[in-house]
Amino acid sequence: MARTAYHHGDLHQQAHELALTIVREQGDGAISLRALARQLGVSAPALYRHYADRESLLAELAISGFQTLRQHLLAVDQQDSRSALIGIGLAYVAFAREEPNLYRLMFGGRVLPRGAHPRLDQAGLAAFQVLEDTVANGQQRGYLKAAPLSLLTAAAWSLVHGLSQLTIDGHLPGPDTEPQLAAGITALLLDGSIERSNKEPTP
Amino acid sequence: MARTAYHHGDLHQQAHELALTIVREQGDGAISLRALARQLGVSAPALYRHYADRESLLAELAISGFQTLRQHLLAVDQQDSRSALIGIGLAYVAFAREEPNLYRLMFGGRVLPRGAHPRLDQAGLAAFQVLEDTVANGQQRGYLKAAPLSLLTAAAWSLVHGLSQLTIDGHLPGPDTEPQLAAGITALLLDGSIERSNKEPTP
DNA sequence: TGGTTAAAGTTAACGCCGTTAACATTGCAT
DNA sequence: ATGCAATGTTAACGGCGTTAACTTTAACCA
Repeated sequence: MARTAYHHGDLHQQAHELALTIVREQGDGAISLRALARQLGVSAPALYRHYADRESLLAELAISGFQTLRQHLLAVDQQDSRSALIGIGLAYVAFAREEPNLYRLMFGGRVLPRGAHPRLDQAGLAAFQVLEDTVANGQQRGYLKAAPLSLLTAAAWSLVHGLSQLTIDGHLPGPDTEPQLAAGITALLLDGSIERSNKEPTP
Repeated sequence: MARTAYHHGDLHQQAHELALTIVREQGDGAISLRALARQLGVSAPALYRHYADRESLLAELAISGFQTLRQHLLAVDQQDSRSALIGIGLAYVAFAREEPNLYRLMFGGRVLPRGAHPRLDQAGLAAFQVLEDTVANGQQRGYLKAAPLSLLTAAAWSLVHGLSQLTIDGHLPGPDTEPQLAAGITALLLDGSIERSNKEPTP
């Protein structure tokens, strides 16, 4: 389909791109299909040829986000187990700090309910998988405890996700100490928080 | 001011209560000032005598949420450092699971930007304070490492917040294993994730 | 006690929004 | 060449947050 005065020719892609920059700059609350259509020189209902509704458009943006997050995580060096795990944590938090609005859309839960957009769920799982593989790797190399993989993975994911969320929402008091903070926190999960002299470590 | 046909008499409080149950049952996206006024038998602009705008109403609901969260955390037994810390984690995640929609409002970040509602920020800090006190206590008793308090606190807060968020949004695969999962994860942060035989623990 | 003032309601209106129905134009394949 | 499917259009519905202008009531004070 070529571009004419009538047929736009590339609406789906261009709407996606424009919406993505709007979300990144102003958050998903700033997305309006009518305004989007206006900026694209097109009538609002035209967008419905390409997106079922506003939520589906946002879901596509979130999918993009999960894909780039996954790429960032895949780029972490996996030579050494410890630095791989810390590297994953740093990359994860760094992504959230670079794209806070996109990150909030991806993990908002309010705007994009789980189960409603299968491709979105799948994209989220794919990103999660990178972290799980890294943990599994660390276990196989004998670096991590032989605890259930799901437990270790959930702990790592929870930690970096929570830190990301608290950071971008300004809940953590004090100045911007990233990425030192992320590294220190990740190390805590690895090494533990208790004073060794106190008790037997729970194995 | 008494209740007459004209003057409602208790609008502020009743609007708050109704809105709170709507948020709890259907999420903050379901809050509409017009619909709220309709259900209260009042015109929509009447609500503006009591709330500056929709966002201010939501901020009040979030404040309620932080106050009850704080109460739940304060109820945790503080006798033993270890069980106090794990107890805080369990109570925190339990609250998020009981009130997922309220929790999302409190920590959404999208709907209620930090800094716009001072009383909200203050309520969040007050809840955070309970966790920080528990950590500080554990340090003073020599149970926790002598790492910077802000680091230990941020780690604990991140972990429970991340786990809560991932749990209520259905990101963690597998069946509902709570609260075992929360206890196991909290213990991991205390004891560490690495196999002891591998390396010196980073002190 | 009576009159003023401020609080707390009212209706009407503006300009957005998402979404649908009904219709028009265009590209592509037979 | 023609017919169909894809991709646009305009018009309209109902809802929303919010503001302006006005009205009723309560409270207070001379």
